Amino acid sequence: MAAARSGSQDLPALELVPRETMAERVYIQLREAIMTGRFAPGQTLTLRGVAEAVGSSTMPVRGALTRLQAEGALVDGPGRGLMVPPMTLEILDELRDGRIALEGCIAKRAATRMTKADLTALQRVFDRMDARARAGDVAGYLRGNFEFHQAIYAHGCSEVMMGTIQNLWMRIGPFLNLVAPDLAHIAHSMEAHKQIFDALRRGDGEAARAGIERDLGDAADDIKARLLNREAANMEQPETA
Amino acid sequence: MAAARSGSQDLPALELVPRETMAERVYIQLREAIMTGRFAPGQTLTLRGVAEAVGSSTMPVRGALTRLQAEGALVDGPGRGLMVPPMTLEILDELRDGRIALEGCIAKRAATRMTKADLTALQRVFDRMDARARAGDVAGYLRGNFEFHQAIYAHGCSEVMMGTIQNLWMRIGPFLNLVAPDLAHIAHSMEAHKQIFDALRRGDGEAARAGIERDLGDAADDIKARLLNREAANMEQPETA
DNA sequence: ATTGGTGATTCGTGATCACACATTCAGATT
DNA sequence: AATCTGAATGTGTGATCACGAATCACCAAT
Repeated sequence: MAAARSGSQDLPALELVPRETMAERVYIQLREAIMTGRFAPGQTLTLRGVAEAVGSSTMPVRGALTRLQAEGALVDGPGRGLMVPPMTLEILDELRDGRIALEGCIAKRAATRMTKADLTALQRVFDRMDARARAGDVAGYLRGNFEFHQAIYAHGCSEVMMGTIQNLWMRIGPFLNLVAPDLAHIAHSMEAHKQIFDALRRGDGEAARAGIERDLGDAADDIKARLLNREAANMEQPETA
Repeated sequence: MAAARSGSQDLPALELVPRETMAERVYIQLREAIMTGRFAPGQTLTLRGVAEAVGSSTMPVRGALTRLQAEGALVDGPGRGLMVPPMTLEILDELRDGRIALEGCIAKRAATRMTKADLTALQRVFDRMDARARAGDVAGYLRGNFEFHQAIYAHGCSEVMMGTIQNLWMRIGPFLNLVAPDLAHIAHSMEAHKQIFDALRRGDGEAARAGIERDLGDAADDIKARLLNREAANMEQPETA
């Protein structure tokens, strides 16, 4: 046993086996579903319901749900159970301003810290996202978008602020199924991404911050327009099957 | 039962009785302790240990600890159990920049939204904090400082971003026992608070943001200086009882 | 004296159970 | 016809137990 820790016994290179707990697996699965907008806003989750769905007892689910609630990804529902937060214009506005402030700040920091190697790595992420966008692969574009921003912020901060940023990303999850199928927005968005990438290559922090502001601002505008359209549609035929 | 919900029965104004769960009480107590720096950074907490300390089974403690871990107030410790995050200069720097960006943004928003009534209410909070600062009441000043910032942000955002801000406040908790006893810093800090308050009264958002930047920046500088002093002291006599 | 193995102890994880409470709907009462 | 009452159902909360894993203390052997 001690041999595994000493390391002076020149063993062949072994990977360390992941020690995932069951509650963690449930959490990751739920988190993924929320972040990609696979839950309907307002949908409620029950302990026993989720437990049956994932095939475990209620115990790991309890841990996963309290964690998601603590992160604000789930809120108290009507009566019993937890609820995927409903979408409101007010929250969207707040998320927009907060994310621009925070992520803009981090991107600015990253601009002065990225090495040439970091930039070529980022180039690959950018190219992959660009290819998917041109091919009309919406889901792939969303994944690439996530990776692109993530790769930038990783150089502007460490775990603490990264956790905060990821938390905000999780909170726009419920809005995300509104923007997903929009190809026009995606093409538009790639321009902002190019602006960000060029700024980082020049080491121009302020331009990078401005690019982030443009990117997140455009996305929020797009979501807001679709939300308003939906509300207008609901006004016309308020009750329908 | 239905009567309580209908509300059309003109009952006398009754407060709704808080439905606190046991896990929530444990959480609140631990959170309070962390935010005010009553735990030593690096200290580890065990399920059974906390359960015995608060006089409950391990069950509510489990919920409270996973929640605190989700919020980043506790991290995985060495071996078993959770740990109060240790203090590092890197984290302090990140927290500083992130808080300035986020809280500055929210204060700017608040400047254009506060009514005269809001401002007179804020005046009272300010005066109370000022009185405590002059009297040398350190603990009272810290409470007042918290209330002052909180009162401002309440007008610049709602729950979502407020939760994020409170989360960042909780994360500087472990650093806080370093700044607490410093009277010189407190007097210095009140100047920044006055600058913030005046800016809000003029509706000058940019000046309010600058005031926040000054306030948080000064506090971070102060903590950093003390951290460096401590490290230097530990260098001289690394092992001692 | 240092290393390596062994046992006891402690801890987190997850399962199962008991309990309190909220919601719903059916039937009785006014 | 409207309202109250009651049981049935489903839910979160908390206690207790079982199991596996990790840490520590102790002892033996080199």
